[in-house]
Amino acid sequence: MTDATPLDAEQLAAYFALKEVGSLLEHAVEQQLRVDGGLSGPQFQILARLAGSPRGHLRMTDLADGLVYSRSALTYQAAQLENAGLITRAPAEDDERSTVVTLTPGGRERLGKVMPGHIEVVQRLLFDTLTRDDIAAITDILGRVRDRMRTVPPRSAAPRRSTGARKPAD
Amino acid sequence: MTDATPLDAEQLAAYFALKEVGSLLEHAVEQQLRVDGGLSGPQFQILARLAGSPRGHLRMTDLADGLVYSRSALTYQAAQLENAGLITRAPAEDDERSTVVTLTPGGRERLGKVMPGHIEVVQRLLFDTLTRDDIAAITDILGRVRDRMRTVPPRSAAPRRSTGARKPAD
DNA sequence: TATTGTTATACTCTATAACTATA
DNA sequence: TATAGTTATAGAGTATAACAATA
Repeated sequence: MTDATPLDAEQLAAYFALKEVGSLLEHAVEQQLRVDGGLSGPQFQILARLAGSPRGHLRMTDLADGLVYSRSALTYQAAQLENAGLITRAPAEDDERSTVVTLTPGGRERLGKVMPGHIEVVQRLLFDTLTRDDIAAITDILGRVRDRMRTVPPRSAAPRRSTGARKPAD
Repeated sequence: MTDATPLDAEQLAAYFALKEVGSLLEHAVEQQLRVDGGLSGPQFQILARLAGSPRGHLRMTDLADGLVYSRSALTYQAAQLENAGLITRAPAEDDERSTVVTLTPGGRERLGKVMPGHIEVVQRLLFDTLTRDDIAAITDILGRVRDRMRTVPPRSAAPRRSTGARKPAD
């Protein structure tokens, strides 16, 4: 049990680099979004996806796909955005169970207000350091990883219920 | 500030891939840590850094360096770990202001209990998809990005002791 | 019965600012 | 005065489970 082949030094380096860059970037971006437009990361993501959709509206389920959060978390964020007047929610016409989320003009405006700073941060933090080749490499490699992650079973198959001594966290 | 050159398609693809992989990986890892050992991501990070240090102890300041969180967040997590018996805290001998954090045997054990699963997840999610060349490329590219991120002044420009403040204020 | 979404609840985590104490 | 760390507070975000409504 204790002898799962450890990650070698190069894997570790790659893993840590990925983790750190992801964290720092996320942190910087979230701060910018909050300062420039009072948006959290998840909220920005929702608005951006709506703006990127053909008619500026998507169902909750569409929004949920590809998000890391739970349904209730999405509902919570949608409520925040609705209260702020940035989106509207209405039952779908073809399927009354569904909720159609629509970007309001105010939402679009907010997005426009925040995007320049967003782009600036990502430019400065990420792309100022990268050549075109770097970018291509990252896209290729991480794109593959992402596709794989979306496919791989979420680790219920791992037979790891060994010790049985569930330490009470006290 | 209204005319920031937008990111081109390739930059966007790279940015999204990075963001998504980072999120998915973090999410999967945190779930594993919680299930296998009742640890949160930050808690695991603290334990791991202590285990990786020469004598299994570091000052709070050492732990704070390189972390994205605030000092109070670190204090909170340290308190959690101390209550769980995984670390101890004691004033430093040479400088009574400092707190020395030490990994307990229990903490080391907990880490050992969690590591196999951790490694397994990272292996399966990340490295099963990557060639040695991929890994080298990621380490090189993201390593450079990370170094740069650590250097670049934060956007909201706190007064820095060094010269070269890029933008006085927003 | 299955799917879509919301709500109620409880919890974890975080940041800010005020505070203590040492240097 | 500056540094190391803690605490008090207050808020944001999340997951789980129960729930309602529609298919």
